[in-house]
Amino acid sequence: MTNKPTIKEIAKLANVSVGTVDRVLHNRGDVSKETTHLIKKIMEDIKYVPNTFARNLALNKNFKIAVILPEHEKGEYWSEPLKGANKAMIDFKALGIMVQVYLYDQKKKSSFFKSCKQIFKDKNDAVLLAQVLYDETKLFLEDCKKNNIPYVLIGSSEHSSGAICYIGQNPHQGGRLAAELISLGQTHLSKFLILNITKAENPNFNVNKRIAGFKTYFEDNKEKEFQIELFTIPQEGKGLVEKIKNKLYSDDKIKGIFIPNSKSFILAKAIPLSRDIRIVGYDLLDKNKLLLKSKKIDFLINQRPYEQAYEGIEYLYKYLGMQQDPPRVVSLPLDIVTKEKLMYY
Amino acid sequence: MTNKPTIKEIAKLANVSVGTVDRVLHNRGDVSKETTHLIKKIMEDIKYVPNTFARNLALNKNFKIAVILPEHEKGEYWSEPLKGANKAMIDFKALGIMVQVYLYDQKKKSSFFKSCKQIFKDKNDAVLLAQVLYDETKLFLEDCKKNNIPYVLIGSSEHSSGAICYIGQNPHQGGRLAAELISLGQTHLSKFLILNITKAENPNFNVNKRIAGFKTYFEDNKEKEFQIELFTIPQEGKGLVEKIKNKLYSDDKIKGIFIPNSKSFILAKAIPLSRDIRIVGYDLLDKNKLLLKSKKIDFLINQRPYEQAYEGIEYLYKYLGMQQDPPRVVSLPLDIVTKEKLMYY
DNA sequence: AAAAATTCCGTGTGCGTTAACGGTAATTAA
DNA sequence: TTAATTACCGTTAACGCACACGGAATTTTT
Repeated sequence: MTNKPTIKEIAKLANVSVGTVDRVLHNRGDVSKETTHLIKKIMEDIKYVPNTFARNLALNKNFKIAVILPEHEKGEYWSEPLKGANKAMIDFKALGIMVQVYLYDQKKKSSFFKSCKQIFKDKNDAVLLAQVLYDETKLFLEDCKKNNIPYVLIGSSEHSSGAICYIGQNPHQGGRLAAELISLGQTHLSKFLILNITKAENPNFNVNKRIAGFKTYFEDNKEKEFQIELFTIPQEGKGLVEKIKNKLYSDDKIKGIFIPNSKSFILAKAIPLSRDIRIVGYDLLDKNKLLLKSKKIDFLINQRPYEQAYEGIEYLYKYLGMQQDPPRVVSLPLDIVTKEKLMYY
Repeated sequence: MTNKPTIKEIAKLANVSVGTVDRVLHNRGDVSKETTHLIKKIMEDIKYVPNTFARNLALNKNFKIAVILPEHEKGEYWSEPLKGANKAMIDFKALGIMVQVYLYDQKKKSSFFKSCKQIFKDKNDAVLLAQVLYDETKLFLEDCKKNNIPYVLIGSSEHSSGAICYIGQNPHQGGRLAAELISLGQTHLSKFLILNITKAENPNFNVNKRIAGFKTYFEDNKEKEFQIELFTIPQEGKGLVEKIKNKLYSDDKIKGIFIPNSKSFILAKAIPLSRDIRIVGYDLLDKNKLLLKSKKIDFLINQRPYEQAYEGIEYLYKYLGMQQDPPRVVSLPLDIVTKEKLMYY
């Protein structure tokens, strides 16, 4: 229970007042070189660390952090970062942090801009943002920079150069991991399908990086000769499931399917029951979990969107309130989910 | 930047002094029913949350947390929780937490007891413990209880009834997961070996639970008929590798090996290169990682010992300093590690 | 009836740090 | 030489909360 050293004790040891100690602690000048060195030496010797509680109480700052996310239904992807933000809201309230969530309609750019304006109106001190509308996001982030509002990006690294921190997974490595899982124990001359079900509206840069990663894995590992085929198909067209079904039934060399986005659930009624096809997808949507449970698919790679949001807010808090710089890039570990792992929750 | 409400404001609203507000806040009595209700209502209305910084500054408590771990070499299992403890030591220092690590020699019970005595001598306020010497641990924990010292257990749930929190993985479910991974894509009538390399000294309860979980998976999933064989062999005997080698070469139906402890590395020179045997092991020791990298084994299940220790200390801090009760059991998610996932770090 | 006990509440100090304010001595400018 | 400037340092009032202390009003006991 030896009490931690305080600036008062340092002051006594150095024969100065607490004011002087505080000045060297914060490099505020007006201290002679000799006393500066003396005080710094004492601080090192007794391993002084400022009391966080006293510091923050004295600073007495309250911050507002804005979280901007797309509107969504329960069980969808975006419900997870929302949960993370809400948890952070509770956890950090006692620390003087107010978290405000702004939801917008993905399909209406005007809705996004409206939220952006509101964020400035509400005088938020920082922003956590998950990119969906890339061009529009760019504009907003430029405004943030102009107004000196720090921001953290999650999920997708585009426009992250101005961010104090980007949190996400390495999509390229994720693709490689998917390739590894899909080829595990497979025999020669098997064929793996990359099933890219696209949405017209917003391009998803991550998906392309995953696909690229998936391919490079097989270039780096040529012991077995696998055939890779990229099958791109728009989600909006009619007969989507039929088309996929035809594709799968028409080629019996297909022993694996990689779905590089969260659309695995679309496969529910397209998977041939009779054959053994390894399927690797992305994201723990409720619908995807069902497929995992029913053994229709084998692996889901979890991007950990909950943690992305929570940690993002945590970093913003530390940045604003504790003047701690976050790492520029936080790569969350790839999380492989199987049926048995899912049962665990 | 709307400032958070304080007890002073509540006092003004209720026409009382801060002392009275403080009394109802902590149920310290000496307040009439009417004012109690009034103040409580106001607190709810304005959603009052005490300022953590002010509270802790006023309480001004310093705590000493002891961490007791086995001695070890770099790259071994125990180096990970040690790292976690060291990180916690740095992170929580500014919050008035002193973390002290006590290492003991696994092979000498006297060494363990010596550390235990020292922990009491040093007047620690709480203990984080990873169980290895089960009977001896029991005695120590009883002493802790007598002295009213709260403790958190990590890794193994034995004796956890008196702990304020147990942090670990579900070993049974881990075994099931291993079974799932080992049987993925395997053909009928394959045989899977549970290779249990035992140490005479200390029984590891987790290992048996993993083995049990491994077996139940196949009882629950009988679509394919796999053969399971438990092969137990002491680590100390001569010709260990030879014996394993003989086992593997003598039976070509073996298509998978499950090593339910951290001894995968022993297999390094026993694995037949010519055949395709799926291998699932436990724990990210440096030596095991090498096997993953060289593709000699396919999966390692990571118990996340670093996080176990770090979070354990975090819970102790919250318990002591913030009077927050931790969950009785924290199940860390099963972490599946492959070669590609390893590359990510 | 006075004395004692009880109920209920206000005041004030301290926790460690921050930062504004002021003050003294030494140095430079007038 | 005197006035103005600079370099350097001490003092002090917050910040929000916890808690000891004491005091007034009311009730109970003698």
